[in-house]
Amino acid sequence: MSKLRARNTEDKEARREQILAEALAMWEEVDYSDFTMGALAARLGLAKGTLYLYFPTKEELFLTVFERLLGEWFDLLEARLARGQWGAPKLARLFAETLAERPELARLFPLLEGILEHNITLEKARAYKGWLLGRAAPIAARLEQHLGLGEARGVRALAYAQALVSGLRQMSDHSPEVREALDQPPLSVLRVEFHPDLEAALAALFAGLREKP
Amino acid sequence: MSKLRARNTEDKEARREQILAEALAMWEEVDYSDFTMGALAARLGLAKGTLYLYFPTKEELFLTVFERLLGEWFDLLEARLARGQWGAPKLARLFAETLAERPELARLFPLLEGILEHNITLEKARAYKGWLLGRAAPIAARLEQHLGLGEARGVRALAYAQALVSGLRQMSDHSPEVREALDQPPLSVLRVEFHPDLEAALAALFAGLREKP
DNA sequence: GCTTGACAACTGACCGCCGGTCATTTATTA
DNA sequence: TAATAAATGACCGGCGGTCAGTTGTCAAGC
Repeated sequence: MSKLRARNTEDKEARREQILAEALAMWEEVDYSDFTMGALAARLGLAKGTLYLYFPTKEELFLTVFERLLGEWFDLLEARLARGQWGAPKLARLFAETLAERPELARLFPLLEGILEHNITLEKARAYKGWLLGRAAPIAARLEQHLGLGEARGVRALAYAQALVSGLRQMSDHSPEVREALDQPPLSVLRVEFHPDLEAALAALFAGLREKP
Repeated sequence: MSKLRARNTEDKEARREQILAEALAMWEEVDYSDFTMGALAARLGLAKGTLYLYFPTKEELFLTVFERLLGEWFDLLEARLARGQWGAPKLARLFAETLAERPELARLFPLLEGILEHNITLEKARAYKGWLLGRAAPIAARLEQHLGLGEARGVRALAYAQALVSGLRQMSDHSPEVREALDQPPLSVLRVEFHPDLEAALAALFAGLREKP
């Protein structure tokens, strides 16, 4: 039904998926400044107005793509955390490796920062945050378990899970083009490439979980 | 010479300072989406075109304001690091406290992220990064000294100093209005308010400096 | 001290383009 | 063929940025 007209609910859902897929592909190909709704519509062979039948704003479209990718990453983490035992150093490696398997996600993190600050409404920020906390909770529970924290520390573990998600934004610095053009390594120690410093920083953070109140 | 015409070099420099001061004041009062060059010009009683006689782009104006604030914070850090001895825990407290003394800086960090990603050219990114590394180097040297690292580890200490600067962006989540409207605490463990988790996270990071190669 | 001319600080109408809207068109089916 | 809703694209306000023209300023000439 690529060029056809969406007739029923299934068709509309398929078109929505088609838009999301093309948006992700486009984000990986062009700079954000070149990512316009008009250009996306052109790639899809649709009119710009059609996109707004499926997503109320550009930001909503972006957040939908982002939440899907992040959700898949959470699923991947949870699945691996459920098998076997993970000490602090291995946890650090796990986070780094699983993120390296999701380069598109890392690519979108800096964009999220800018979009949240520039265009989002309070209700949307609240909704996004609620979703994030809900998804992070199982990860936090696993951290409790693997790091040997008591249940009473659950709140603190959750706080650290939040911190991790937030910190992940740092793992990718800027767009690949910018990064390539810079002589020196990325600013952030937490970065996408599998680098010893990333493990060290994460391991230190995990180890910190076991310290003090 | 507020409303007068800039006649010589000193006048032009004064006008430039006037623009920078008003821009900073405006950034603290309005949302970024309401921060337009036209509105800034109106606040100054100037025409929009005049602003472009002093700053080639909006981003250049922002980066100038930002680099000044960040530079002052670096100066503050260096001055305090130069006096006495600082262990890892006290270093963490120092970073948190000095940043709390610069709330405008924390406010601008998330905006930086968005602007760097959206609008910057490669040359500008390179210049910004070069400036940042130059300013971070003395801090890194002090970290070496206080944490008892050998000179051979200098490169690694510099990397961590970079990581810290990058991580500082995380310390302020979103704009104050957004933050106030959210029921729950900020996402990031690294935040502006003086919170035990901030110290803990920084302390863990500093402690990590002394571990492993 | 006054006029004048030249220079440059300053202006604001204008441009292209963006995200977003909505009256109209058109494909589809009962 | 009539009814319905998906799709359209001309259109809007406002943005960052431009530039030919305007005007304040000062120094030179009388």
